[in-house]
Amino acid sequence: MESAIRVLRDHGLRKTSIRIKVIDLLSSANHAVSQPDLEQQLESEADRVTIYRTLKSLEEKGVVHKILDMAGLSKYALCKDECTDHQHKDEHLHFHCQVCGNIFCLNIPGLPDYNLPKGYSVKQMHLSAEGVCVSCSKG
Amino acid sequence: MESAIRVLRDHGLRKTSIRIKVIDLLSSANHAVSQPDLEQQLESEADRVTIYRTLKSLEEKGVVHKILDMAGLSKYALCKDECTDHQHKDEHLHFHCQVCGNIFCLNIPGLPDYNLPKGYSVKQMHLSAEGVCVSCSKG
DNA sequence: ATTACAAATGCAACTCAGTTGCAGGTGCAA
DNA sequence: TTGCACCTGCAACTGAGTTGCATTTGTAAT
Repeated sequence: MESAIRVLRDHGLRKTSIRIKVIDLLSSANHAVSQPDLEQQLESEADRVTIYRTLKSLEEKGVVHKILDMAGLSKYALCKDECTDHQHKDEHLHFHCQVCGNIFCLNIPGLPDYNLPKGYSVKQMHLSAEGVCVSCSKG
Repeated sequence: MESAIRVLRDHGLRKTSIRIKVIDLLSSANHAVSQPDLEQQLESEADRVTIYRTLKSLEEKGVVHKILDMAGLSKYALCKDECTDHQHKDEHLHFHCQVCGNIFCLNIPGLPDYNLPKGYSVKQMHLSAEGVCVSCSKG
């Protein structure tokens, strides 16, 4: 699991133990993770404020992207390699599970064009889905 | 502006002065409105907690629907007539203006079907857009 | 290696959205 | 007009996220 170190170097971020731990936790989860999640998993290994600032740095450098869950809580997931600073290029859909509350990033083909009323200039489109995820369907 | 009273009656909600004021404010705004917005506009006409509970009741009875802005703040907009309790039927897109922060509900044709990985059962799809709204384009 | 400085961390205190419990007030149906 | 469920106001709380400041640490240049 040296990849966290490479990710930091490639994005111009200093190598610190907390950042490595956060990236490792994000990459081992198959769903988006919140600050409270990380705070609990890191126990006393990191201050709560540091975790907030770590996530902010990672987001600013394009390592992770932020997703709001249905309650408005911020969750974070690793970006695909193509993402650079503040430009999240990969097109994917966020699936919100109504049972476990987890958010999953799923690949989708490009979004179709919609005709919006004149005057609205669109910078980015977002598609999301609500339902029941794989694990919760089996339960 | 008797319509607020009719809306309340039609949805089985008791007619109270605060509910009428909230519905009137929502219908006169062309964008989604938050509790803090309403609290400010209602000044001392209603307790802050009452506004929260009013919005909750209106949402439960299908009078309004909740939209999270890009910061995770809850905003509310009136539903089309077809909406009933907890079943918001109308298909529309939420346009988030990056300049003024307002959210606008825009009509769109039905969403296409996307093939999600097996096991994910979709209950609802959401499409949203980020960009610059009509008023802010002119500025 | 050593140094030096910017950047990262920890701690305390804070802001603000949203919630809960409870006592008193109000809408509405009988 | 009475009764009761529902609504409102107040106070106190929770929890996510932020800010300021002193201290520590990563890293590039010596």
